[in-house]
Amino acid sequence: MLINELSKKTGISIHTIRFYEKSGLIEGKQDPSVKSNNYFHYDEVTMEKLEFISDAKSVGFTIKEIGQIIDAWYNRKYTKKEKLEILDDKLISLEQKMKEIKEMKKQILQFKDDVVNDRC
Amino acid sequence: MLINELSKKTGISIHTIRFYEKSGLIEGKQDPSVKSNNYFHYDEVTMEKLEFISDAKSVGFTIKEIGQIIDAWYNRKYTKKEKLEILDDKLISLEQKMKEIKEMKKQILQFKDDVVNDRC
DNA sequence: TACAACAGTAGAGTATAGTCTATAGTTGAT
DNA sequence: ATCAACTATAGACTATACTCTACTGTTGTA
Repeated sequence: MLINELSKKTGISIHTIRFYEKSGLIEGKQDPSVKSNNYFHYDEVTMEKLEFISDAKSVGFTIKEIGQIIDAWYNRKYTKKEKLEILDDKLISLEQKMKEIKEMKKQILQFKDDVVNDRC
Repeated sequence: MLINELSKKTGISIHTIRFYEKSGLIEGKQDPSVKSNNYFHYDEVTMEKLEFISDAKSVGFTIKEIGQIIDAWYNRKYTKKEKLEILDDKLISLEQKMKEIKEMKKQILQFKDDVVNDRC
């Protein structure tokens, strides 16, 4: 599919898709048999990746981190061991985020308690 | 205490503290009896706030959101009802973040599984 | 064949959250 | 009195992650 369709299917703007492509997160392919244009074609894997990127962004991963995870999954540039190291590293950082969120919940519940009991 | 001491005690740079002050998150007080300088003085509550800001930033709250929470706790500009609304809103967004992190964990565990079983 | 809708590249602009520099005045120990 | 270390203000600069504009070329339907 071309970028317009990809954009419509994922809900991610064409500009942002191009930004992700320049950032190395996704990659379209040009058809060498077509010489009249330089249109890029995208497949289902790219759609998968874009959905992953959206999810990963909302948990606070940076583009760089997302790139690492994508490479650990879709790429051949790492050994098995390296891939597992990257993914384990991200799991640890998710555990850390989870812990921080739980702490923040406690803190805000405490704030609520203070408000209810007129301690502020 | 003056800004240097505040910075040392909280581990937040003087520049960043000033940035937070300009952003309305914290507020130093000038001593009206001292006319020779315009130094700002900070108290324990400011330290508390700065610690809260650090925690809130790491769970992904923006400066604006952090400002709302701080105002809901330390400020008199909202009614009790408004304060509780703001805090409940933040609790909901924390629940949402937790859900997203759990999903992301599942996804990355799946990636690991794929790597281990040579499916990628 | 005209032309709207699409494709690409390059680069400028925006928002957020700092981070740093320049300048000028103040304080406190020697 | 000197001077290092501090303080304040204003504004420039940086990184991240977009978002938009300008420009040019292509495709497909009327």
